[in-house]
Amino acid sequence: MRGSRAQCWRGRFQGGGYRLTKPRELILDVLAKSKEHLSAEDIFLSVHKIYSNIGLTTVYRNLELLVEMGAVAKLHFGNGKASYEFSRDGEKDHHHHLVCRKCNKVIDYADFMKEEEEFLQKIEKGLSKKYKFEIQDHVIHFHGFCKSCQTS
Amino acid sequence: MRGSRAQCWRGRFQGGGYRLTKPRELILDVLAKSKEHLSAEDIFLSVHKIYSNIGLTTVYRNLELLVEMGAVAKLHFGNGKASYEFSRDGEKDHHHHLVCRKCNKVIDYADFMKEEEEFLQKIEKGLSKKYKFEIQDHVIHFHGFCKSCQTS
DNA sequence: GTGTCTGCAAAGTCTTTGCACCATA
DNA sequence: TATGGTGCAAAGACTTTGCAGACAC
Repeated sequence: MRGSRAQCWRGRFQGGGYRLTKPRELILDVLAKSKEHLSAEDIFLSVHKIYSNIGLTTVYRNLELLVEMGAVAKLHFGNGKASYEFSRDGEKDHHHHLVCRKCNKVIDYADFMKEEEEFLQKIEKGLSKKYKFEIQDHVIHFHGFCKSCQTS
Repeated sequence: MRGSRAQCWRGRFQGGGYRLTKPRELILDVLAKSKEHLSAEDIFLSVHKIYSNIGLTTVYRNLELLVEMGAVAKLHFGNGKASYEFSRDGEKDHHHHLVCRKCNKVIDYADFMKEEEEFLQKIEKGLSKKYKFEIQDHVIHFHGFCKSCQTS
């Protein structure tokens, strides 16, 4: 992790009374590099390659913290394990998902994002008001069969 | 379950080489009555009240079957357990969800469904074509804080 | 130096699997 | 009666918790 980015995170951690530790730095690195949704184990394995002291527990604990901080989104695609990815910051890199019911493959798409975001903002506004619900994020998954599972 | 509905389900099961058994009948009953997303355990407990022979295993196995048949949707709200509800049939009773990050409460809403469904159909068409993905269903969750968890 | 963080091991939760018996068509 | 279905118990997968030692600030 380059210094400036580390400093930025250090600040965010310290703001909450937390510290920037090696495991945290490396977990953030992995998430930043991959840009894809990763399972806790994926992250553990990636970090483990360059820092074999890391424990899976630490990964879980820090992911939980990052989710609480709003830095990371925790997603469920229905394969029994949670996936994690950086949350949308000002819409950049934001995407939605196509989830295959058979092989559990997940395709990220960003094709209609402009239309979708516009539309969702409108909906969000209406829902916020009606249900007094403070909306922070959304998940859109389309379920079905991917190209290679359509044999039926 | 009234006779005609049972017959309808009997047909759907037999079409796939399956049978209509007591546990299946009761599980369907519970799902039909509640109209809400239920966990496997919720369903187990409901059925257990009137048929104490039921086993949790049977509930899981039948929910899996119903999901495969496309009759039931399996959802994950991030609390560690799966939720089940009848899938949209011709859009009736279809709804989306607001999920609270703190207390895990889930609010079903059906407020903008007409607009949303129209919009989603357009998107689905585009995605199907581009990714050769056969879309069967979708999930829309808004995450944030419900009325009573907004203290912060 | 103090309070947070960490890794290990163990426990917990939800879900699936193996197997012998039972019941539907 | 032939298959598919069931319940129980055990195993499996993912995640969380308890605790003593280590580290960031």
